[in-house]
Amino acid sequence: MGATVASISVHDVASRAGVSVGTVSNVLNRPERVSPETLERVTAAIRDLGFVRNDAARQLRAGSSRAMGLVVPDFSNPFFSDVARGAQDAADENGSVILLGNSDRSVARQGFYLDLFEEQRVRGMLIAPVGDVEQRLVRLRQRDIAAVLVGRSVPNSGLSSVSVDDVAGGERAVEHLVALGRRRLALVGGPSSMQAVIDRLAGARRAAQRLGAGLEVIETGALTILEGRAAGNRIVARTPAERPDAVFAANDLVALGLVQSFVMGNGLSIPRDIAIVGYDDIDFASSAVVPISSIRQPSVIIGRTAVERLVAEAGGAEQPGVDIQFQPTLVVRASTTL
Amino acid sequence: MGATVASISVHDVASRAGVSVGTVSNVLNRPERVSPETLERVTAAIRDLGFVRNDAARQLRAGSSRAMGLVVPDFSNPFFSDVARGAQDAADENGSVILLGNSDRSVARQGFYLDLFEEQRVRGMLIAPVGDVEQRLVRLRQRDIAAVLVGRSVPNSGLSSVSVDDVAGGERAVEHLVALGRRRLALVGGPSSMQAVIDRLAGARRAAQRLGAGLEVIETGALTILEGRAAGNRIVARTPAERPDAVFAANDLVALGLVQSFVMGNGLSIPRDIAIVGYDDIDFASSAVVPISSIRQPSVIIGRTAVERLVAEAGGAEQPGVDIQFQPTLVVRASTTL
DNA sequence: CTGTTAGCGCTTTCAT
DNA sequence: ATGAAAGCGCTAACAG
Repeated sequence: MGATVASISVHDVASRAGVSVGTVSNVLNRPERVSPETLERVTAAIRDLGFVRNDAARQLRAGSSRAMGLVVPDFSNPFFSDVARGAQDAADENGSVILLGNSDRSVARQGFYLDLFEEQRVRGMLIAPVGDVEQRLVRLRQRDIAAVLVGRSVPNSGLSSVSVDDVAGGERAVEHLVALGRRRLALVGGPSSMQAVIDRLAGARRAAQRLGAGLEVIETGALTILEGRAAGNRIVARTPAERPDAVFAANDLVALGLVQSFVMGNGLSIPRDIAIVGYDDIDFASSAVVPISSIRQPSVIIGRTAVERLVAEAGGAEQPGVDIQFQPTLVVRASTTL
Repeated sequence: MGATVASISVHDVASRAGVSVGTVSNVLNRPERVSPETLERVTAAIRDLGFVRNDAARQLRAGSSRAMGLVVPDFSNPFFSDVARGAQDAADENGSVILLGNSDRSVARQGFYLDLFEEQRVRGMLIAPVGDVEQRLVRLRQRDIAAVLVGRSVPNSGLSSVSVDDVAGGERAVEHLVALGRRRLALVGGPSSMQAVIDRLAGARRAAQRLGAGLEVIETGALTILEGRAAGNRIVARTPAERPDAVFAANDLVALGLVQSFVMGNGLSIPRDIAIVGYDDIDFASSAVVPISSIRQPSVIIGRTAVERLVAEAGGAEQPGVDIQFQPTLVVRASTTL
């Protein structure tokens, strides 16, 4: 009991099967080049001994890893866990592993994971970036580590990206709200330095202008339920005449917070007093106090596509610099249905 | 542009700094043994050349990896992403990386990740198990790969675990419901083969018996919002007299589904007609149509503790076989407040 | 304090 | 179809 078994190597397997290590390696990697009987014998030895290949050695010799790094800014946002799920599915099909890093929107932590993954010589990096990473990723590319941006594109950087047209998403949200007859709109979200917020706002502005509606910006410190609730409380504190009659939340977490604040004893009726559209269409949007209309991003598909792109580019097989952009779609629910 | 830089090795650094590779290794691993000037020179060379240590080689020679595998059954359940977050935080502090696997409640996929991580020679495995993994993990232990169970304990297996007392959680839920005056209780959850469901039900049964309340089991195929909604619809379809007056949902996702179904046009009032208690206290429980009372598990702390336990046991430093169990706590919200 | 050197376990020519 | 042997890049003795 508990007698620690020293790690079994190809040598042990080879001697047990009465062949050379080269043959064992062939069984592992190119079984078709091995005669049926030998294959059988080696396979049996592997099974009997409980041999498990040491991937570090494989990687050292072969020069390539089977891992890909994925860095997301916020793992507790279901949008990103959906992206991760899609990435993981695609990686599995490829025999790859995903190394996961949560940057928590900190540029430092993001850098930490980038370093770590580089030390692991990952095949590539998937990154939903915080701040400016272009330089860093371009440098990685020069070391044969492919990188794919998720959720943001950096034109002319030579970096590929998989994203959703956030400007269009902003437009769709505002168009929907205006079609409801609302004219005093507000975008709730922030910080305003986030590219997603910038783009969604740009789209919202454009549509508001075009359709003759007003658009105010109510900034939050982050895109969380808590910040959404705080922003909601600020809106509730205004006189009815000063309140917007519709809000576009920069993501569903914020929308969820807004709904909480409007409904919880504040007597504001959604959508009668204020209509709400969120963004991302996370699963929980439909189970809110008032089910929330939302701009859907194909999150799982984004993750999957990013991995596929990475695989295509890893090893220099294909040229990088491809921007894949999905179109968001509007999902209408009770928060905008009278 | 794009001229691929061949990977920089310790040799390159050594020759650029005019020292031997051994010294470079010392700078990397035991800087205190290197003279200040040499340290400075080598550090400069590392910076200038952009050297990044190859971890596969390090690991091959040093024999140990800095990665730990984490296998969870369902990544889109916020409970597990919270556990993962806690694990990741603790791993960071330890200079370790988390390899993440999502088993999707499939024993096959779980085995796939276990194999994969074993090939990576991870320092240890954190696993929120599906089905029977005891054998597998005990075997790993014999190969010096520590394993810590998350969310379930297997007494006498020699495996450490970090879990929450699910039986106590079930008791707390039922006690609360009975204290509200309810007597026709139902537990909604499944499949009944899940250990968490078994334990929570056992606790619920015990409390119901002790307090003289009835407890019916309404089984679901999984612990998801969708399944919760389906179960809710089945309850709504009954005659009022046949309906339970309180339900204990085996987790918050199910509770969320129940709430949706009861509220959506079915005219059932929560908690007047039916009170609801969930389990896990995920963030979204408080933003539901009716904020949901829930049995809270310290998810982030569970993840963190599991990693700490793993680190303590990895390398045989400490004896395994320690069961750490947290007590769940009841969080009361509108779904059980008249 | 620094240099030399022998592998870690595997893959991969190159012979046979 | 199989074997022999040379490393992949690094660390850890051991000398000096």
